[in-house]
Amino acid sequence: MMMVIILIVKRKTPHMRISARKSEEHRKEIIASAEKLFRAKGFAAVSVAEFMRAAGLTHGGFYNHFASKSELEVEAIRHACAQAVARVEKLAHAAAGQRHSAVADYIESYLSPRARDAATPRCASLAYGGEAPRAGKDACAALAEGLDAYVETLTTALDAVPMSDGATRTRAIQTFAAMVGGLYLARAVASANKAFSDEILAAVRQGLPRD
Amino acid sequence: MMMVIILIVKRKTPHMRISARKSEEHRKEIIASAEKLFRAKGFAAVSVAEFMRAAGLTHGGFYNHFASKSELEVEAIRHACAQAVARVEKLAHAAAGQRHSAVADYIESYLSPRARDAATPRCASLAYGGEAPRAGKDACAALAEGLDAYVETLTTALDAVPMSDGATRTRAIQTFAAMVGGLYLARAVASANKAFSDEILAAVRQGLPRD
DNA sequence: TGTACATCAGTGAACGCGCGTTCACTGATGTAC
DNA sequence: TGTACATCAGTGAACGCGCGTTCACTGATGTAC
Repeated sequence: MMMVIILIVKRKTPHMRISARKSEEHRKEIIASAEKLFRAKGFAAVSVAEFMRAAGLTHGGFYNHFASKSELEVEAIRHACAQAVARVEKLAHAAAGQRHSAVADYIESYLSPRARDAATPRCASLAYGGEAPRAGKDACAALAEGLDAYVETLTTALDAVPMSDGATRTRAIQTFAAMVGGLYLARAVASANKAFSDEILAAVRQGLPRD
Repeated sequence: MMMVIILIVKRKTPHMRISARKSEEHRKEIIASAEKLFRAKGFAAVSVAEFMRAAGLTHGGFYNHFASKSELEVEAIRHACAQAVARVEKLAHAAAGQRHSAVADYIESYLSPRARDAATPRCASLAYGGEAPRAGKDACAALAEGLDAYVETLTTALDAVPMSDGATRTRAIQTFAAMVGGLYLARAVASANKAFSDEILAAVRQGLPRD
């Protein structure tokens, strides 16, 4: 018996110069793809080849956009922080009548089993808080700036809640620290002891503004 | 002019079988040395050669004690958790009259600038919470067990505080989540914005039992 | 508007490096008699 | 208690592997005229 093996080699689009517009799109795609992977697995566990593949490119071209992987890491932190601030900004600008439940919903959703089970955490501070110090000064600076803007926005949002009287920046920090700590611990034990993880989420939720 | 270079080659102690007692000491030394390095830099950033050197040995002998680096990682988590539980146990067993200030001191110290500035964080949950999920199931199980024991002990300690009426396990979880989240965020921004980092520590301290 | 050519984003092979792990070797320890 | 020998913890060279980064090459784009 005879076996015939046919190999169909998929060829990449042939080499060619790309338009400036397309190139800029690629840069943004690299940041977005890498950022999501970094958030899920950490900087060290995502290779240049992996996030370039995710962006639909090959690894060699990376250095046309960034000087190094660690430069992209800083950019990724900035990108993630900007998204987080934008999310909370919506709460702060919500219609006055709906404000308080919007913030409470945000907190509830942050500490939900669904958020806990997500392979990729949404929160930039949670994802990069442990990574930034090891990634260098620029990464820390980017995170510090992002977190400060976030806290400022959250303060505004909390101040708008009629119920929580005198919600100051201090109160926003306390609230966010509890959220981050709660989700961090709940995620750490989730795969081994889901009941305990649920208990942590519920306990922290209970201690925060809920209406 | 003539230069004479003399190389003095420092020789390791010659190859020889080691006594069973000595070997067991080496095993413990490996765990202790590696754990401290892991806690400071994370699993991935510490090589087998590095922690074996810290333990006063060479890298090849590591596999006489452990099947793999990741097996040691699990052992390290167990070791760190046991130390943390022992620390809180002291608070729970403190003389009745001194209990409440002992717990408050513990929290204050946990959220102090000194703890924030330490290159190696003391808290096992803080150090390994982000690492365990990426290190595998066994690592998560070890951390989950350790954290559960820790929370249980902290509950006892908090219950003994006359001031905080009805301090339950839920209260202990809320307190610890705030501590972890606060220190995590404060450490993340410390190098870039110390004032902000101090503000975070102070805010979280203010929200927790203080006397 | 048309033509000639320099530019430069993307490709994928190749580089050097550090890692986790393996292995042949050593010789005091621990054991069998 | 003394003797003969197998065991096995420690050593350090070596292995294969994946990583970040470099580089020669391509050819459409963008520009100078």
